[in-house]
Amino acid sequence: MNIYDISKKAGVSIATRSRVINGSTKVSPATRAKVLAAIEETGYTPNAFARGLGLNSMRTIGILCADASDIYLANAIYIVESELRDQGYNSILCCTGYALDKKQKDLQLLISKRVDAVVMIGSNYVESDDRDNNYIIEAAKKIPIMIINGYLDATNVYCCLSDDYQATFDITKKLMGKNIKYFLYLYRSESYSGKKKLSGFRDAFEDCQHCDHRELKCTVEITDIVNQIDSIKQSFPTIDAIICSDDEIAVGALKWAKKNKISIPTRLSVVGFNNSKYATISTPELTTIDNHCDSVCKNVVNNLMRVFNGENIPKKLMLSTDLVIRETTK
Amino acid sequence: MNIYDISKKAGVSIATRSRVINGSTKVSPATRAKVLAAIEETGYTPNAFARGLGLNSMRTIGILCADASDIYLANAIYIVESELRDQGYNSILCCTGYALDKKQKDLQLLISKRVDAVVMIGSNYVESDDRDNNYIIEAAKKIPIMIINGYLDATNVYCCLSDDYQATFDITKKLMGKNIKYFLYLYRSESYSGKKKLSGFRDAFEDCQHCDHRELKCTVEITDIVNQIDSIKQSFPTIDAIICSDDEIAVGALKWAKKNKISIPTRLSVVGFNNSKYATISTPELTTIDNHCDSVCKNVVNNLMRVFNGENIPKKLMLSTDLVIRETTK
DNA sequence: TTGTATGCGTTATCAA
DNA sequence: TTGATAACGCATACAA
Repeated sequence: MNIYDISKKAGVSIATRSRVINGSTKVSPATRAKVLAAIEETGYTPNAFARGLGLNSMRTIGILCADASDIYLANAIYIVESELRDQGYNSILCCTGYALDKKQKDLQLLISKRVDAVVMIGSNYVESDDRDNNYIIEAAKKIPIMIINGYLDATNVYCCLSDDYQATFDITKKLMGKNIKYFLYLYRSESYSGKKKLSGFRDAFEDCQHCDHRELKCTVEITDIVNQIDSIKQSFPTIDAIICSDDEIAVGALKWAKKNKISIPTRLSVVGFNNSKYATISTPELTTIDNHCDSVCKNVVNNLMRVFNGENIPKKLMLSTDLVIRETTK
Repeated sequence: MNIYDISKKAGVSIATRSRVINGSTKVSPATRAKVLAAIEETGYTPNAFARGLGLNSMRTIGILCADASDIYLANAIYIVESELRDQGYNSILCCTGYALDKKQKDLQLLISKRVDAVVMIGSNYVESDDRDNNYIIEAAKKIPIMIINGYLDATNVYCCLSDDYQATFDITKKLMGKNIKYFLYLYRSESYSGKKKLSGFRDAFEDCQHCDHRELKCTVEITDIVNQIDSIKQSFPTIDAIICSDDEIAVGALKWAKKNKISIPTRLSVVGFNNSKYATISTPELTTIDNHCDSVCKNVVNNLMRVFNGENIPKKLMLSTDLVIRETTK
C-alpha cells in the first residue's frame, strides 16, 4: 500500500495526496475528503523510510548515556525522551558504558543512522584530556550535540549544567558555620562535574584555619564504602561531616555510621547529591543537593529545538542548585 | 557523498560498490581494495534511509515502557537495549505512561516508524478487559510483539515472565511456617503481574485456619503509605508480616514500622519484590523476591532474534523466582 | 487547485 | 566477476 494506490483509489495525483498528508492548505475540501476517505479505507501509513530519504530526516534524536539503569541517568532519559516526543521527535537510546572507545563507536553509530542531533546525558562524555574530545567535535560538524552536565567549548556543541562547584562549596561553608571542623569528601567519578564538585569542596577550606578534610575516591561497589571509610579513620580519627558526590555514596556513609553506632545528625552530618529517590528511600532520609535534573533536561530539549530553528543560543547554560534539608544534617 | 561518487572514484559500478559494502564474496580482491580505498578516502557512510527503503528495515526495535525513570523498568530497558545492540539493532525508546490511549498511540507511532519489532516492558501493557488488548493484536499482524512480564495469547505475540504467583504464594506459606499469622499485602498496580501476585498471596490462605490477612491498594505516592497502613490498623490490629508487590512499597512499610517503633524482624516481617537497588539501599536491608529481570530480558531478545530467523518460539516463557533473605525477615 | 516529472541513495535482478 | 537498470515510496519544483 503506497502513495500510488491511494492516489488511484481517490482519483487524484500523488502530489495532491501528498498535500493532504502534509496538511497543505492548497487543496479543495472535496478532494481532501476523497483522499482522506481512501486513506481511512485502506489503513494506509506513509513509509517513514521513503519520507526520511526525501527529507533527509526521520525526526529522530540519539540519546547517549552510560547506563540507563542508573537512577539519576534514568530520570534524565525519561524527561528528555518525553520532551522530545512532545516536539515530534523520537529517541534512539544508546547505553555506551564508560569506556571511551565504546562512546566513540556509539556516537558514530548514531550518526550513521542519520539522527538529527545527539543528546549526551552525563558528564562522563567530556574527557579530561582534550584530545579525547575530538570525537565530539567531529560529530558536531554534522549535527548539533547537546551535553547534559558536561561542558565542551566547540562549534555546534551546546551544554547545560548545574552549578556543582557552587553547590559543594556552599554546603561545606554552611556546615563550617555550624561548628563542624573535620570533613570527609566521598566521590566515585572524575568526570567534568565530578571535578567541579571536588574543587568546590576543596576551595571551601581556603580560609578556614581550624578545619581539616580528606578526600576519598570510592570504588563503584557501594558495599565497599563501609570498609573504605574505616580505613581512612586511622589517619583521620575525627569525622564531623561526610559530603558525597551522589546519594548512593551517601547511603554507604549512613551504613558506615550505623555499623559504628555514630548517631546522625548529632555526631555526624551526611550530605548527598542529586536529590534522587535514594534520598527518601534511605533511613534516615538524606539531606542532599537538588541539581534540578528535570529543568536541565527541559532546557536542553528546548534549546535543541531553537538550534533546529536557526536561533542563536548560548553554548553554556548553568543552572543553580538547591539544598534540600532532611534528617542527616542539623 | 553517495554511492555514485564512490563508484566513480573507484572506477567501478554502483552494484560492485554495494557488494563490497555488504560483504559479498563475489568480488575480486583487487576491485574490493579499490572501493575500500575510495570509501576510506572520502569518509563515505551509506545513507541509512535509502538503505531502509530498499531493505524495508533499518534494524530498529521499538521499546515501550510506562516510565523509564522507574528503577525496575530502567534496569530492564538497559538490558534490553544492550542485548539488542549486540545483535546489531538500535532501540527507539517510547515512555508511554500508564494511560491506555497513550499506549495505543505510541505503539501506533512506532509501527509508523517502521520498527522491526516492539518490546513492551512491564505488565501494564496487557489490560484486564480483553477488548482493550486489541491494539496489541492488531500491531502483531505487522511485526512481532514481545511482552516482558505480561501475557497475551495472540498470534505473533511472545511473552516472557517470572512466576509471580508462585513467588508470593511461597513466601506467604514460608512465613506461615514460622508462626506468622496476620498478614498484610500492599500493592499499587492491578496489571497482569499485579493480579498474579495478589492471587498467589490469597491462595496461600486456603487451608490456614488460624491465619488472617488484609489487602491494601496503596496510592502511588510512597509517603502516603505510612498513613494508609495506620488506617487499616484499626480494623486489623495485629500485623505480623507485610508482603509488598515491589521494593518501594516495602520501604514505605519499613518507614511505618519505624514510626511506630515496631522492631524488625522480631515483631514484624517485611518482604519486597524485584530485588532492586532499593532493597540494599534501605535500612534495614530488605528481604525480597528476585524475579531475575536480567534473565527475562535476555530471553526476550534472544527469542526475538529467533523469531526473525523464522524459528518456532514458545508464546509464553515462565521463569522461576528466588527469595533473597536479608534483614527484614527472621 | 491539480497533475507531471524528477530526485533522494540504496538494493536487487538480470545480462554480459 | 562485473555492469546497467529497475524498483523502493515519498516530496517537490514546475507546469498546467
